Amino acid sequence: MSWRKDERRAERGYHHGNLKEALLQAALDLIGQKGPAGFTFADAARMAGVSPAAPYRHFRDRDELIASIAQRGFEQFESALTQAWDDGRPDTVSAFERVGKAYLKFAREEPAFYSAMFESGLPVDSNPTLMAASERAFAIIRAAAERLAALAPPGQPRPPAMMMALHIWAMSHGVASLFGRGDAARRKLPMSPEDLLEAEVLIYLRGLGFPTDRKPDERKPAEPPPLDEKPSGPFSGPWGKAK
Amino acid sequence: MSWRKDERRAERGYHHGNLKEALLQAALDLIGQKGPAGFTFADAARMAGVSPAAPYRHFRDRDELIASIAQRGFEQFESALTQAWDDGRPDTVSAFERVGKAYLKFAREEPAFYSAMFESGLPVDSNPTLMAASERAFAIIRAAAERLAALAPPGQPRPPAMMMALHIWAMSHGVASLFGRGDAARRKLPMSPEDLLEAEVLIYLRGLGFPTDRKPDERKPAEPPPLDEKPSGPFSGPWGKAK
DNA sequence: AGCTCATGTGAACGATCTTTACATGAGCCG
DNA sequence: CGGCTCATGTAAAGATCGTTCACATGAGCT
Repeated sequence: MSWRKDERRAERGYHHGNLKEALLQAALDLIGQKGPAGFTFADAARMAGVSPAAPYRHFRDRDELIASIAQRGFEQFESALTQAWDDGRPDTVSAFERVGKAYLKFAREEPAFYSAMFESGLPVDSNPTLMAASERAFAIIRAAAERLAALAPPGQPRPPAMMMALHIWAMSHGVASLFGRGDAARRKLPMSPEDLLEAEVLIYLRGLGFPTDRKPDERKPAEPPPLDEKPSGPFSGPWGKAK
Repeated sequence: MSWRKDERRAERGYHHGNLKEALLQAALDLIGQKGPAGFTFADAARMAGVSPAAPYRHFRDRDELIASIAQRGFEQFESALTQAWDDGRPDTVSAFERVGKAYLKFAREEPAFYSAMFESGLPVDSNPTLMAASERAFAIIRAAAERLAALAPPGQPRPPAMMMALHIWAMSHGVASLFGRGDAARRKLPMSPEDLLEAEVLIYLRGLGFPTDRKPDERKPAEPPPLDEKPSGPFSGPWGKAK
């Protein structure tokens, strides 16, 4: 197998041409496999077919590579949340729930990004660019909360949108961190993380006075009601899916 | 400074006498300073004044040391939650809120334990002992949720206690992880993590039908109402403390 | 007193991170 | 086309770390 490196070099010549990108991709793969702690700079270099010193032409040190990945992660995260929110279409509440699901989906499908963003142990506030990217992602949640707060029923003091956003973020992050990834930190659950978070958000919104006791067919008009689910009363509440 | 090691050895002789404990303590200090990733086995040995090979008499490898710390962390965590819960005295709801505060307090005051428990990246389910300790800690939250669920107002389907417990855990963990530690992962907040979590839990409980619009003096009878807090209406809601 | 075994030492190996001096060649300028 | 320059990659080396192995020590038991 030792011909690999030479062959690669023969293929590409002395200069790689796109090393920075290749390193980021390699690091992403490695973090996905072994977590941000298990990832090594030398491995990424090997995977890209260059010498262990080459990466230092593109990243000051190992931490800067991880920070770059976190940065890119926040950008994709923002994009995913934006798409899920879809500016509140077709209605604010269901769009809001889509955002929660998108949060979990991102944590599950991009565990490498997620752990680089939240579990790599690097100080968020040390890197202003990183901090800004993180805040842009949170701004989506905040904007959604803003729209939701505006819909709050009258007759009660209107909840501060910032607080709502922080609450939703904490719920999503808590569920994702504790139960969200398939393999790591697995704990037995009576329901899926998605359903768990959806119930939590619905209960929370009801606590703010939002009417949330919709029937399933009001939420997904095209979907026939499942036959194996017998309702437990006049309405089955947000936790209707619990085991 | 190189006399230190020799002097220590002269003081203690060939055998340390309490190395395992000394290593755990040293590791705890180091993790507290530099996070679970920055901590090195050799450093812990140095700090205990022994050779780099000595720790292997007490821990199979570096991961086992971290797992031991996580284990001990879950035990202290369980103890802290048990004490906060105090079997639901004086009343279930206020005891429940004390548990949430204890969660945050633990995360803030024992960041080394907390990160070893939740952010060290070691698979929870690989170590049955660790898993069991984790579940004993969660059992406190579950027991509290059980008692709370029993108090749920009639006229509605009773919420599953397990689900409530998971929700509360996720909220606490989310707030603690995102905003709970003084230095790491700091983000600007309009209110303290404690108040943020308390409001979140109260809104959630209200969503389950619990009456939570108590006035401050019903909660802490001995405490006079603060003068700088002007109520915003007939009752100021769970987010009365928000900026 | 002597044996035994848990505990600690020293030396060594391979891997990693990082720096330093040197090599290569792509792009530009005349 | 020829040569210059600088970004990019390499090789070698030092420091540190995780880990293992053979060996040393001495505490506790018989």
